[in-house]
Formats: sequence, C-alpha cells, structure tokens
Amino acid sequence: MSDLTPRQRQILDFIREQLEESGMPPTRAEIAQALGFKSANAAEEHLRALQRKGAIDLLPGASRGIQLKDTLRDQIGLPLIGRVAAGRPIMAEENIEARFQVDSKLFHPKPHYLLKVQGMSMKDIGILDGDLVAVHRTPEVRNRQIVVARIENEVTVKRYRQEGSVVWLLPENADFEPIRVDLKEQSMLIEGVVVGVLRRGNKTDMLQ
Amino acid sequence: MSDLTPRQRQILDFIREQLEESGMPPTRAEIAQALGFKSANAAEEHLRALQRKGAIDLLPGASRGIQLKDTLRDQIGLPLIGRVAAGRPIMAEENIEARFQVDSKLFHPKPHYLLKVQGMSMKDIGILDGDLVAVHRTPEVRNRQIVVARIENEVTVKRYRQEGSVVWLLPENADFEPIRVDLKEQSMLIEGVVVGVLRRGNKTDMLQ
DNA sequence: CAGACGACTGGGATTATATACAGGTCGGGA
DNA sequence: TCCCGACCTGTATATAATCCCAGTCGTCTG
Repeated sequence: MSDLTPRQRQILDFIREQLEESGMPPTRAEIAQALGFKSANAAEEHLRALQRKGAIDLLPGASRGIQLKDTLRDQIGLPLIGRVAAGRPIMAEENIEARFQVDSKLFHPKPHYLLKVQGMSMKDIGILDGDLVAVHRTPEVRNRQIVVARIENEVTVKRYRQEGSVVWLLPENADFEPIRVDLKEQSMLIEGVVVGVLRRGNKTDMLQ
Repeated sequence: MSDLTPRQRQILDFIREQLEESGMPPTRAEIAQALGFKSANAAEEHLRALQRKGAIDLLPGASRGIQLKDTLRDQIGLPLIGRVAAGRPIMAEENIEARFQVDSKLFHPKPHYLLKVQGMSMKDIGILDGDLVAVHRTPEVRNRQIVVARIENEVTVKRYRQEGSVVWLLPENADFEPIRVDLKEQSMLIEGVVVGVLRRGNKTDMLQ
C-alpha cells in the first residue's frame, strides 16, 4: 500500500482532500485540473494504478465512483488491546477488549490500535497507568520516538534509542531503570510507534 | 430546519446513509430507485425542497452534487475549543478550531467539547501543555474533581475544592500556587467537569 | 371551490463524466 | 540497444446524470 509513486500519493491526497471539503469524490477532470494535467486521461491512468495497488476502489460507470479503501478501518474503529497473551500477535482476537471509533484526523500517522498502558514508567511525559496509547503499527522507528516493543513476550511502552546493535528502552520516570537490549543476543520486536494518548476519567480516580 | 415532511426526512436519511456506506452522494436515479420512484424527477423535486428548507446544498451541473449543510455535518463530533475569546460563551463559533468524532463509549459522562490546555499546572496527573481535555458541561461539581472554571475571563483547568463560600482551584504541580476564590467577592463560572484527556503525538515533540 | 402544495409519472434536451484508443517523453534496467 | 513503466497530450464516444417541461392525484386552506 505504501509503494505508491509520489504522483500517485499526491492524487490520493487530493481525493481525500476533496472528500473532506466537498463531501464527494472528484471527477477525472477535476483531478486533472487540480494537478495541472491537460488531459483527463492522465488522471484515469493514475486512478487505475491506485486501484491496482489497492489504495482505492473504482466503481465502473459511476460518476465520481472512487472509494478510499481505508474507510473500512475507520468504520470499525480501533481495537483496544489489554493484556497481550504470551506468544500471540498483538492484534489477535483474544487480546481485544473493545473497539472505539476515534476520528482519524486526530492522530497522524493513522493509529492501528489502542494499547492499555501498565505501570508508571512513562509518568514524566504524561502517560500514566491505565492510559490508552494510540499506536501506529510499523517496524520503522527513529531515535527518541515513543515505541511499543516486545521482549520475551513482555509488551512495553518506552522511549527508543539505538546505538549500533544495542537498543535502549528508556523510561520517563526517575524511579525506573533503562532497559538494555543487545540485538545480537536477544530478540526484540517493535510493535509500533505511539502517536497519541487517551485517558478515560471515569476509570481512574485521577480525574474525578 | 426540522419542518421537513416525512418523505423529505427519509430522503435526507438516505443521502446520509449513502455517504456513510459508499463515500459519495447518490444520484437522482439512485434516490428514486431506493425510495421506489419510477421517475428520477421525483427525487429532483425533493432535493429542491430540501435545499429550500436549508438542509442541503445543490451544486448546479455537478453529478452527485449534493452536500449536507455545514450545520448538519458539523453536528457530528466534538468541537475543539482553543483560546476562549473574552466575554464569549465557551462554545461560541469563534472559539471552535475543529471537530473530531470521538466514540461516546470512551468517556462517561458524555463530553460536550474538547478544550486545549495551556500550561503545565496539571502536569502531575498527566495533563500537559497542548493536551485536549474532554469536558462534560455541567455547573454541578464535587470536591476533588478536575473542573474547567472561568474567573475574570480566564479559563483554567484545576482540581476543585469548596470550603463554605471559598473555592480553591488546586494545581497538580508543585511549581504552581493554588487559586483562592471567595464567591462573596469574586464571580466564578464552572464550565464543566473533565472526563478524559487526549494527546496528539504529532503536535508536540513529546511523543515523537 | 379555486389554488397552493406535496408527491409523484413520463419524456427528452443538454451537459457531465467515464473511458477507450492513438499517440509522445523520459529514465532505468536486462 | 530495446523494452518497459510512469507519466503525460489529444481525440472521440457512449453513457451517466442534471434538469426542464407537461401532466396526474390527493389534501389542506382561505
């Protein structure tokens, strides 16, 4: 899905924009005009490419018959992951406690799931025990990002720092110790990047 | 706006349904088929009636050129309140920066708006500068609740404590001083109770 | 009881739109 | 070198869709 050319991504963005602003998908001619094409056929070809790559659906014969594929994900809502069963993928059915619809405009990049945080190790950046973090599922993380990592079947939220083959998972609370992982000796799985935090007032006495 | 005939409401509902399901407004022919009309003109006339009554906008010449009026579209989702203009009600149009759809199952009681927090005075309970708090609009608050209060046109988020006619607005950060309000001397308006917190990772460098 | 109005049928002109086909450029592999 | 794929122009055409006109059938209102 992410192997789109820059031009194709541009067109996908334009479609999304149009849907936001006018509430309907654009026509070939509108795409061509927006991107500066002199022929609507250029838009047609890009749409077909986007369809081949699975980014959109095209309804044959229908005017403005363009559908974004990822609307499905939005409609169902984000799964809330509680405790992660040992040895199971994080999104396995048995880990899902509930599903919540959360506006995808709120977070960027788009989160794939919510994870319930256990413990106070990230207290200093405002992530408390019981908070839900919105996680974008990706193995590509950069230094200083807050990540969800799995070591030895333990899922943990920490700040990421890599130095060669050594990864440090840093807490944001002086009471906790950094975790050192040597990738040559131990395996570690990056489950994603934290893109947002969500706290429910009623569940903790923190707020009321 | 609500003086629509049953038939007109049915058609408005169908438009909304189509937008949800297919991501694009229906054509006259599609409306006619869904409602059992044999002529697309019946749909045309209903659309004109809906436009006259202010429920929708029709874009002349455009296929599927039906837009739900902003007042309808905007009713979806919680308004995000940024800075509150002095002397204006908190939900005034000019204070609304955006709207986000948030699952009502997430918070309880149901929030009425999101407020952007300024400053670090509530840092110790994980409410940071720039965070959004979900607020349930009510004047009835109890001690120890986190409330949104307005004093002298300043809107502030603090922990509430009342002792007779004196109200204390307590920060959750040792660097800040409690605010003392004597209701006999000063006026204070309770704008609501905080029922949740929401942090967007991309806006701060806190998360990434 | 005329007349306005909501709710339709049926037909048809006119435009908007999708989409096929025939080109052309440019850069990157095999 | 040749071919391919991404990227475009330009022309053409069938069809999707808007939108105007002329009616019909009730119901309610002055």
